Amino acid sequence: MLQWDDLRYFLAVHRHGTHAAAGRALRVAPTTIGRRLAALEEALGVKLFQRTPGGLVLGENGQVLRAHAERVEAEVFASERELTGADRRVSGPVRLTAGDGMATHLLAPRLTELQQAHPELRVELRADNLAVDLSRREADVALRLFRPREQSLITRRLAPFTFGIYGGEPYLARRGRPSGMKDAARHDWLGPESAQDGTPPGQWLRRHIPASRIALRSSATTVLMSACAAGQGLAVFPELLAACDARLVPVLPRAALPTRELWAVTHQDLRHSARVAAVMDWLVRLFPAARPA
Amino acid sequence: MLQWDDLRYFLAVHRHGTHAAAGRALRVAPTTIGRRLAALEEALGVKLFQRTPGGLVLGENGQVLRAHAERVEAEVFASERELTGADRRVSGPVRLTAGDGMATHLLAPRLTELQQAHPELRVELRADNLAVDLSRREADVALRLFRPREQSLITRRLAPFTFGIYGGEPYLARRGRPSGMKDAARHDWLGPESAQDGTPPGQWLRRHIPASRIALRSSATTVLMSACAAGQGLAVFPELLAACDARLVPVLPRAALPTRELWAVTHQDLRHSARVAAVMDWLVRLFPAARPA
DNA sequence: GCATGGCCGTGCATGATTGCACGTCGGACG
DNA sequence: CGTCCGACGTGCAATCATGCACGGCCATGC
Repeated sequence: MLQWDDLRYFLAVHRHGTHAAAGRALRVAPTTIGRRLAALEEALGVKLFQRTPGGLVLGENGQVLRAHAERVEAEVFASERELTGADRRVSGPVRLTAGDGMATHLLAPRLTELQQAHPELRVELRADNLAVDLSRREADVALRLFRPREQSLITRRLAPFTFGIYGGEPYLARRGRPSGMKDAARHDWLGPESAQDGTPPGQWLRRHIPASRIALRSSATTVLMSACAAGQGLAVFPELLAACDARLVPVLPRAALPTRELWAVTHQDLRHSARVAAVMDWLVRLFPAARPA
Repeated sequence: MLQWDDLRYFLAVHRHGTHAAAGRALRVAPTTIGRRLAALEEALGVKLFQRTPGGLVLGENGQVLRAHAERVEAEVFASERELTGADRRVSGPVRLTAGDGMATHLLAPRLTELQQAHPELRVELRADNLAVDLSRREADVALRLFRPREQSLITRRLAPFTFGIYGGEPYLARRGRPSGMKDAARHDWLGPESAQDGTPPGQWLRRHIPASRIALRSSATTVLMSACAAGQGLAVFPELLAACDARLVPVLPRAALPTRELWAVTHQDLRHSARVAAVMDWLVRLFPAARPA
């Protein structure tokens, strides 16, 4: 039967790269790390790491186990916090996640307010456009463009969330402004990767702009904003984000773009956690248009 | 620092009631159980069990830890299955969850087909009206009346899901059939508990029937169906369920009841699990009206 | 090309954890 | 009311895991 503690050694090796470094982190001898890791690979019957110059790197099976082990770890930490009462103080780690554009332009600049109000709070801001799974403790708080229906999640409405079409001055000087939707289809566009077709910008582009006119695709909104500001093409951005870069000039103001709402989401298990409550409150204050939900 | 393996001992004690029984299950001496448990309580600084005649019973803190520990366990088991290849065979446990009405009348009677097709499959059918959380591995497959939006969940449409209003013969003989919505508000009704106000029957009742006319509330649809068939009042049931009890007579056929769809939901991590695929396929075949989604 | 530093793997002493035997306690049943 | 049975806790011995010291290996830097 698998030794659950071995997952801790496994995670430490993955994070620190070598037996020795993992041993230092866990305050055990490197030889112990090696032996436990061998036992784990033995028990599972698979090799987990590839030995490379510069350390141990996860193999395919290792990646699979890492996902599981990290959830195990998060669950254990959560139980410790809850049972030892650490949840009642605003201290310790909070994992906050949002799309990279929001994280970069809306959250990161104002994180200092939160840090100053709660010096012991340690925020981990994960900028990721793939929706992480709150239920699995992959994050504590998430920003979403829709309100999840799951009963196990609790939500707070932050702000209306609208989109606009933008271009950079160099581009507009070179190509002019599109006069209407017909003309827009002849312009150069920047858009998200196909995996993000479901997002509002992705849907709008797929519907109105031929794929051949999309000059650049990126999974990162920050990349698209930078490229757009530099004049590489037109793009659809949230107005809240576009407002953060003065080089982005709105065009086609009458285009019919979708409207969403911005929600802060957390898991109901974290309802009584002071850390999470502090972050949720900070988020609500961040957006003046917030209304209770 | 907490010993992750201690959670295994903790769960075993909870499930088997005594140190000795837990020790037998884990193939260790009872004294080891006692010592690890003491170490766990020491590390967390809380008492987990109450000693009662007949065994150890979880205290309040124990309940909290149990929820976490069970998720840890499910995660560990999932990693074992995935890495050892046990996922590629249709064997082992599958946890299926649905409302108690659906579980009792639709799933349970036809589980034998599934068991015969896959003798090594061990189905745990959890009848629970509180939506369990698939993402947290509280179940592998769930039946839902809406399609979750979470990207991490995969769904298959099973059938249209309609509701009707029903009464038992004894009741109708005594009180007559309601002639219309006005008259309906003077009848006796059976309904779900207030915690289930969000369900279609709950919403409809809250809207059309005064709370004072609701003679019986139960969280269990089976209870309501039984009471309704025995003539204790009128109630709103899914037509698929009502069809299973010939004593339920449809009334008020023209009432405007909500319409839903029935979905089978699982987590994308289980996409490649043969066990889960077998259950999903069985569910689809169970409902002739199923269409791919 | 050689020295150095860090890392991993192997043998041995140590320390911790486990298992066993025994004592005590509480409840059940005659 | 006494006895028996099962369960939990304590002392001791064995076992197992851990830590340490050493050697081989690789990479980097001089």
